[in-house]
Amino acid sequence: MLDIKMIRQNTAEVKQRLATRGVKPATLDKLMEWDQQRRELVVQTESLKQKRNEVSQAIAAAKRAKKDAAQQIAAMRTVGGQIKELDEKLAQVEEEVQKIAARLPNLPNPTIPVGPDESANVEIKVVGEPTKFDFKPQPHWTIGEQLGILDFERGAKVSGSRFVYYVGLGAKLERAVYNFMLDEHAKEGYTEVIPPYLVNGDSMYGTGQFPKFKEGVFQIEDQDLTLIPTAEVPLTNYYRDEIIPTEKLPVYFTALSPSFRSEAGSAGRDTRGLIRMHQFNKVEMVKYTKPEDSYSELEKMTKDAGDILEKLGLPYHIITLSTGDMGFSAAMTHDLEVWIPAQNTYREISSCSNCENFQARRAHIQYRDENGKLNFVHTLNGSGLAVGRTVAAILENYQNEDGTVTVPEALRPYMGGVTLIK
RNA sequence: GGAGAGUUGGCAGAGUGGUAAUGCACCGGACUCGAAAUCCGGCGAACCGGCUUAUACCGGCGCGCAGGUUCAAAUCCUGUACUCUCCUCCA
Repeated sequence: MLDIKMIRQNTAEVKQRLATRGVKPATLDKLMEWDQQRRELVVQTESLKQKRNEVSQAIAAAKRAKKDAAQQIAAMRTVGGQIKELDEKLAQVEEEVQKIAARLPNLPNPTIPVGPDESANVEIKVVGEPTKFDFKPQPHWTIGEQLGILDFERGAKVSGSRFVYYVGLGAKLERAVYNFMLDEHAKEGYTEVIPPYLVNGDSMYGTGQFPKFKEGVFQIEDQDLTLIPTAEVPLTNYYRDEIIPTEKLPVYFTALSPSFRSEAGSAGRDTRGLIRMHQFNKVEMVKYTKPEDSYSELEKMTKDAGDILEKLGLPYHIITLSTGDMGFSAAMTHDLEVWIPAQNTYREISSCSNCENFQARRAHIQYRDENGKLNFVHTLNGSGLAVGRTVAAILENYQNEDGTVTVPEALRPYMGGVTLIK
């Protein structure tokens, strides 16, 4: 949520910066009109309320003195009606303000590339080289099915498309991958958490998924519960409506959780394999920081994600997302993309974002600064990493000509000494 | 699933229709070489609006949340969330 007072004072600048994210300038004009109306109504209703309070005092005093107050009571009856009317109007106007304000994305950091979509993203780092093969590399679903470690057919039978069973060493590999990730993050100071996988609407609002992106998630019918699309939601809402003791900052959390996404609108894309599932495991990192530290913490978080890929020996690159490609709550995002040989391209495997105080405003997460004044924290989140895609990348980059897959060195301790999946 | 109790300022805790006691904590002052104790005074969250460069100041709101009754609601009514206890059930 953007600060409405800030928008009021810098309307032109906000208009221009949000335009780079696809917000029409007219939307801001509309917002300011409603805001103006709202403030006028507030003044009206509050002055009537002040009057009511004063007269009520007088009535109370009169009653105590056993005097007649019938006249004042009668006069207040109309005032009461007026207040009710104005308050109803005000509630409507406030709803209009909210309707627009809650759907405005975060202001992009001024240093990031401006552009309409992913074509404007900028590569900032390349690590490793695309894996070379002296045979034609197979896609991971073929490898997985032939080895009997991934079963998409039964996933589809039991649940539907975009669901999968991991079997035998496949399940073991998945578990090895996320245990490895969690252990590595713990070394960097992240506190491991097992969060709820169902959250309420306030939490979804707090991190920015609601109200705009309800189509993207699975909700429980007739209940205020949503299957988390990412552990970012429960991890960032952990401190919702709280004041974090300053000495605790920065707070580092990491969690493994399944992520549930309806993938509405992505029909036909990545229909095979592990890349786009309705349910996938992800190790998430979340940080709460003081405002002045959030960008250095973003760099560290991005490095923590990259270190996992390096230790697994997977080639990747890092890009900075342009204004048009960034997620709703982010001010700056670095994506890590891993090399997928069968597709001859890099695919997203992590996304690390600084949301500045956008989520903290929505979720009311504060701390006290040096002067003891309340201030919003900055929140960051990043994948560290998407587990399913990591498994896909391992199967493809570590495949051998005979269809077997070599287990990356770093995972062997987690695989009970298995060095080859055959 | 059934029954009951509870939800008030950072914490504790009064308040059953007249506009939120009190204690601890906190802030300022006095006393003191200094501190503790004591005494005096202040403050009780956020949030919104007015006036402001900003403070200050004024006002609104505010007793889990949302409605209702009333001139007036922490207090009465309805709904709802959460917590605790007991019963039932259960990994």
